[in-house]
Amino acid sequence: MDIQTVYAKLITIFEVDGWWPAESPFEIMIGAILTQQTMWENVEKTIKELKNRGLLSVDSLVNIDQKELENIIRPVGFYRLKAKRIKALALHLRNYYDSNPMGVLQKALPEARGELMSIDGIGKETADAILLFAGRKPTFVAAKYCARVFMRLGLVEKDDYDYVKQFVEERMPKNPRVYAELYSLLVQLSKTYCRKNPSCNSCPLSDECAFSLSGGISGYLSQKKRLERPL
DNA sequence: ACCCAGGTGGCCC
DNA sequence: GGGCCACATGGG
Repeated sequence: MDIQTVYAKLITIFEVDGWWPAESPFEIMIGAILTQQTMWENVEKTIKELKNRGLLSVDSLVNIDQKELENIIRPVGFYRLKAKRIKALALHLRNYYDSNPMGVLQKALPEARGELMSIDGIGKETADAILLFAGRKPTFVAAKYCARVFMRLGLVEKDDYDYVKQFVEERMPKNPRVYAELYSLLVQLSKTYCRKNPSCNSCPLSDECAFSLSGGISGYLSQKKRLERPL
């Protein structure tokens, strides 16, 4: 099964919610940092709280006391780290773009990506999420979810960010809407069926999935056990 | 009680 | 350059 088939099948199964739910590009940037290694549902509440306190702007985040910011975002976990990262982003936007969040997004893709990644706490995935969802630029977000699905399907051989990203970008139209939809679909598949502990028996892709066909999670575990048993 | 979550940077060899 | 670790709260 190729990636276009996966995309076509998933579209018939899930609603495509498409773009990142946010009122502004800057909200997406903050959300992208807050959601690192964290469930989106927990991020939503924190975003709402930031909004209620009028903190969803570059300048208010530059000016807020770091400890106070830590307390507000505590529910998302890694809160000291993330407060520092939000500060770094806000500071960058104020210093280089007169506090206009769109500044970096108006640059060409490779340059904007490199610049975002130079900010402390923004790595490949967060940069790509910001560029795709806030900047609507054609860069695929190769989240762990996506890598896991492609690995299990047998489409890719390495669970490596750059490798998976390139795999997708070489095979799908270089269109931000397509990348965003595919991403959204893969996230939904991952949450519903292709979890760490997957439900292959009810998964709509199981009949063509290498992992499921080799016995799913139970097959995987027994295989692992056999390999670990001393001779 | 335990395991996991839409990563990143630092340190080690 | 790859493998391991800290970072942390909240939900299943």
